[in-house]
Amino acid sequence: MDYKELADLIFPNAKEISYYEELYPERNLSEGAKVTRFAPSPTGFVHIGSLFVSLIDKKLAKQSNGTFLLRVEDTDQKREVEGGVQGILDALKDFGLQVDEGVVSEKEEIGKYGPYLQSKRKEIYQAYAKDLISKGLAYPCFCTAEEIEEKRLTQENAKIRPGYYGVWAKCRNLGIDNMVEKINNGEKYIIRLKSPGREDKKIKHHDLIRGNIEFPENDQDIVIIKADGLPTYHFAHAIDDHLMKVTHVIRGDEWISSVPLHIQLFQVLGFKPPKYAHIAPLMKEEDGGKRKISKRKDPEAAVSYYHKEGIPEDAVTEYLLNIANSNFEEWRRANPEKSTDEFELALNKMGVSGALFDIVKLLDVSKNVISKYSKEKIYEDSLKWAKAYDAELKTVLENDKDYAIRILGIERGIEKPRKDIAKLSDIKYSMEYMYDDIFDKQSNYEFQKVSDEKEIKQILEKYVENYFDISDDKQMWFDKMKDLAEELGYAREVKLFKKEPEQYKGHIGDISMVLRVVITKRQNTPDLYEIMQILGKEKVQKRINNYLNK
RNA sequence: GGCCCGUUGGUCAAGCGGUUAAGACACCGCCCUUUCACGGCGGAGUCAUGGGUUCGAUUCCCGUACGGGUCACCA
Repeated sequence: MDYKELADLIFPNAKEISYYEELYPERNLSEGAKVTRFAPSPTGFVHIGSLFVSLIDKKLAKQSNGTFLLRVEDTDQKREVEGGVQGILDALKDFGLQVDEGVVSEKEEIGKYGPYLQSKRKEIYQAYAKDLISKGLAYPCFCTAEEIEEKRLTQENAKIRPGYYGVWAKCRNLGIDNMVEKINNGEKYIIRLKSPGREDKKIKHHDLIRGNIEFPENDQDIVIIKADGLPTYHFAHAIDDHLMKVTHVIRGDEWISSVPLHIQLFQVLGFKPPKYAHIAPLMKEEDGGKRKISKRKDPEAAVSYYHKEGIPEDAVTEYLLNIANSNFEEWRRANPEKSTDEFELALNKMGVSGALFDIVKLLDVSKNVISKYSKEKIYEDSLKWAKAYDAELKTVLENDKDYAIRILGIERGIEKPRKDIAKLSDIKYSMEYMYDDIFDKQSNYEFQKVSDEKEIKQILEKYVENYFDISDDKQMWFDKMKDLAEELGYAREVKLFKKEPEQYKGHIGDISMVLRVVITKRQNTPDLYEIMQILGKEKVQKRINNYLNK
């Protein structure tokens, strides 16, 4: 018997590989166009690191007029979770990372290089595995899990490199007849690559991010087809990225040590290898040290966390871009209004060691992003967020849309907008005192410098009696505040007070603070004039009376 | 442990043979301001370590320490 017959015995129904080579022709793309792919496995929530990688995939494809595709790597049925694919789709959609090709919903896909669900590509992998077997480049292995484990222990005890290679690759030299016999006897087996590599030889690899790296060649006879007939990651990666004509493989740097294997696989299969870019992981600080953000321990590892917190997706995107290329910040300052789509991302500007994911900085980015929103946009976004996470806020926003928009519009849309909202979940706090039912329930007034009740009441009485007129424009209102201050023995300008503090009881700021606290029960609020305008005459009057009569 | 990779202020980082070692976040101070915020100005704070190479090393080489990744029929 020869290899050809062995291959036929193992995969009797597999097609010739020429069939697939013809089925998937070269892409007709312009010079320099990059084909990238996001290839997650649906094993749980989408990790912020995966999002980071796919953001880079998307940008690279887009800025080169290439193609960004989504391939789902569902070859491990044991780890697969329900709704995993939908979660991936939702994350991409939320972050505006539409794919040009690949899986687009739980049931549909678009593009000519599919299927894009690895579980549906079983016959393709098997065809290539069969081809390898028929050429003597792969072979069935009958070792049991226990045998392998035992081998590993032996190797460890003897302090030699563990693995299935060289003399340890027992089934490699079984002989075709023995293999056939075992198969005919119904013994279970998997398919291994017959690695042509030698550990004492080096392979050079040029990584788009990490530069030149040298590794020992791979000499492990790794598994390519598992007992369930599905391929391992490595084998699927080589076949899929070849057949889908992926030019640039962007992935987390936990893969970098597999590069020798992958390049070998491409060579054995007769494929041209893609270019690789290995991205450093996002880290988190813990006890003064750094560690990779962990799915299990860190809520912020899940992209859904940002959604829940109300941190806008575009803020997360900006922050991630900033980690990717630190010149992004400079670009943003020079182009405050441009879409991040216009930022040109460069792989060689990416850092090689893991960056700490800094929530404080993210929030700062988020403040800036939100400060540029129009009042209508922030209303819509807040409402959308509230519908999902805050029923009370939702009611408030919906009850009187115009009123809410006016509140959200305070000091917004101007050259130097307020930057006190970092996430949509801050909205409630920032507007609730504008609503009587909530205001009335709020706790006591906390004054600053002027806290004597008699004095406060006098200020209020004078204000209502001589100065309060809701139809005043801002300048008039302010001038009247100054007059009021003067009348009561306070300086009408802070400067005057600073010059001769002993001459006055205080200054205009102290008077304003009294009014602010009485009207809002807050010491920190945006522009008081605007607040009063939005509340209107009755409410302002009522709030003042509330205090006077309490 | 083997193999890869890395280490610039608290954090993200630019620089990569000669620089007062950029910038951003955070922090502190001052100014502006009716408060807060914004904005403006200023401050403190860094090249892991030991050896080389060199007229000169943050930048190049070697060692050490520390950190990360990886060594599955998981991706």
